[in-house]
Amino acid sequence: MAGVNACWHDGDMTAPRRSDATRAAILTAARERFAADGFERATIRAIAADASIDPSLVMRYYGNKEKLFAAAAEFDLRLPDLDGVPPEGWGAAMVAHFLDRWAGDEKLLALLRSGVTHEAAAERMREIFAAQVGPLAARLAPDPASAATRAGLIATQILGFALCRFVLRLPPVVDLDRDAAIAWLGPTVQRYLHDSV
Amino acid sequence: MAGVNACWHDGDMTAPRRSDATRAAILTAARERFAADGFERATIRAIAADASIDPSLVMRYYGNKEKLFAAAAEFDLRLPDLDGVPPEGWGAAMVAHFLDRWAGDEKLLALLRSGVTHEAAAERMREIFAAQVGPLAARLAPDPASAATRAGLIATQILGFALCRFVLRLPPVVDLDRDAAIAWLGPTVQRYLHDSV
DNA sequence: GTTGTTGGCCAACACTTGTTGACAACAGTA
DNA sequence: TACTGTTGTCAACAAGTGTTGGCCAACAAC
Repeated sequence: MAGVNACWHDGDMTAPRRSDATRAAILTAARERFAADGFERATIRAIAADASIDPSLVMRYYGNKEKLFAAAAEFDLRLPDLDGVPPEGWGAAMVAHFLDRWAGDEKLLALLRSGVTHEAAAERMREIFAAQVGPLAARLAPDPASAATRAGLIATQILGFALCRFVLRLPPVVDLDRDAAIAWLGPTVQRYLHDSV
Repeated sequence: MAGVNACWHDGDMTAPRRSDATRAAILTAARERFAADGFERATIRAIAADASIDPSLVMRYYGNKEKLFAAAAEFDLRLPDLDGVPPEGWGAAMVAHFLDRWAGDEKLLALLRSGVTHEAAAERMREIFAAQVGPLAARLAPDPASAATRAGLIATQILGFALCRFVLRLPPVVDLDRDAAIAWLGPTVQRYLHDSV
């Protein structure tokens, strides 16, 4: 709370508001609810209750439920830089990265749970993979023409694993530890990314 | 519609009722709605409208929405008998079978769309894979101890593919034709089913 | 001080949901 | 004929939804 009137005389900084803490609390609660329940079952009232504020404040600060979701699901996969990794390690590195990313950020789970029944969430998911996994595949694939297909195939395995482990909770998939998951999925992603069909 | 009063003098047959056509129409409409919208967004009223009947009839014949879903999502994967297939063709045969199964029966899509937010649907999905994919893996896996894990891994790839192709509609995955899908996914399933880690 | 603005709560709106019960049309049977 | 059980229609309920507007206290600027 120190230096409340810090400089924001230019650039994309916006003025700090007294309600910033409330806004952040709403966003945090929204992410948790969307991740746990999906778009339709996550209610404004429940989100507001989690944030210990009135439901009408959610509307005032984010307009409507749709925009709240858009704000809560802003996301960067932070894909690793594989330039320093030998090609035979790409698959394992990708799987390891995604495992950590899924565990550490509820936004991905919120997107997955919501994307299945909510078109806007599905569209966001398409954008993320097109804009982030696509270019990575384009840089690393042996033939550029197949890059989009390779990115899509990687998505099928990564999202399928997340679906079975975090959403459907299939016991054998839940029980896999980190090393085993990398050992099993790594070669698959490796093949999709790098091998010829 | 011929032979309306066929024999049902024993066994598990139940007496034909004048409302059988209505019951069937409800079930068909329910499957379509659950597949298209998931459990919560598929409303009793919409299902009834599709079946051209009154919403209250749905309740009379199926009790409540939960039981309607259970009746609509009864499912058999009809896994192929791989005994006559050489081991190196198991992966491709499995992928081909699942592709046809997904395309030909809306129940699987209904289960997937609903299982993400509805616990009962997720539980049904776990049962199906435990009871049907599990035993198949147990018969074909090189070491019985790994059978459950192998079945789970196959589920991650198969369900992930269905998720990306039919639900999220990632363009590169939608664009894959049948042969290409088999060529890419076959070796993955093959490895999960048969290879040592 | 007295303004104007912001942050928050409360009560209500209009609508949709699953679900229920009453009632009329019909079938089969005695 | 009258009686009984089935099929279907209609209207309503109670609960929950996203969303809106009004009200008041706390703050900021003068």
